Amino acid sequence: MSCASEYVSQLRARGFRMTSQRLAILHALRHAETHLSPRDVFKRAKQDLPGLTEPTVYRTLEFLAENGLARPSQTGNGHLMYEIAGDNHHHIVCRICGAEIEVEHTLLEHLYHELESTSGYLRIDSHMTFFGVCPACQ
Amino acid sequence: MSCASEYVSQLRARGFRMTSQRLAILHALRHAETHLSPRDVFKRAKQDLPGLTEPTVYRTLEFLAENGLARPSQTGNGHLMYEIAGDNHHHIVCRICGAEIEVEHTLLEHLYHELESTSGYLRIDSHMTFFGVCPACQ
DNA sequence: ATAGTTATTGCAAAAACTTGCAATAAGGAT
DNA sequence: ATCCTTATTGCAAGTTTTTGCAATAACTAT
Repeated sequence: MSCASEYVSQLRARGFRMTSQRLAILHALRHAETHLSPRDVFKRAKQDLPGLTEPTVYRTLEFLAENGLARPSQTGNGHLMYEIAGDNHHHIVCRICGAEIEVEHTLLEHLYHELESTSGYLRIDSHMTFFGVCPACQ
Repeated sequence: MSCASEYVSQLRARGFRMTSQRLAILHALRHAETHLSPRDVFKRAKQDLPGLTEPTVYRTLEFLAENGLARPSQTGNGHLMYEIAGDNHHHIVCRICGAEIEVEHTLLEHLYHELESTSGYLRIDSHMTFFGVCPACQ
């Protein structure tokens, strides 16, 4: 509850509205320790808000991502997962067991600058998920 | 046709079989200049092979990707697209107009090594799609 | 407080993707 | 050539994700 007001003002400032659905979904993301699938979000948020429907969850996650309140995260199977926006980091996922760790964004900053200068594209920035083999599985 | 034999032997060597479905799908990927969605692949390959079904396309694309004959490519909306495996490159897509260019893999090699040494994960390698704003849209 | 504007939701139906299992057919052995 | 084994496919049904539109409710202005 207490964390809600900052989200409210972020949306208001852009002419959007805060709704109970958005709050429930933000709450679900906020209290998850990892990223969640749309279905996970639906199940959790529905506990707070029984009337919630699935299309709303999909649309809201996309909306929150566009507005910087949630971070979409690519997974290997081509499905998006979401987590609450926070500090900028990326993931490495083990191809074999699925174990997952975070990577500081600073490690990628140099690459992004290089990409910008060689490609002419600007404002390159996205959440990346890399795949590898974790120490335990090696 | 002529390109088929090399694929056949790659599969045989691993105990897999070459089928008309796989050939049609490889053919569709090979003659596309860009990456294709599963549905695109289905539509194109079905012209060669009218009996082809959609589940087969999904399964085959995943299979080809696992075996290095096709390359899955993350897109912004969280859906996988596929292209024929060839030289190792990545993409930058314009957030605004969707224009897309390739990025040499060599640009990322340094990053991958750094990730491996700091994370302990090995064999990090995946096709990356970055998002930015292209020169025309800036 | 109340009314008006319009962003947002729910519903229902469609499209995209997945899964289990029986039938088929590719490739090796005879 | 023919048979056998089993990888692979098609079918049918399920689940997940998307879409259009009418109904709702959040915020603004009065």
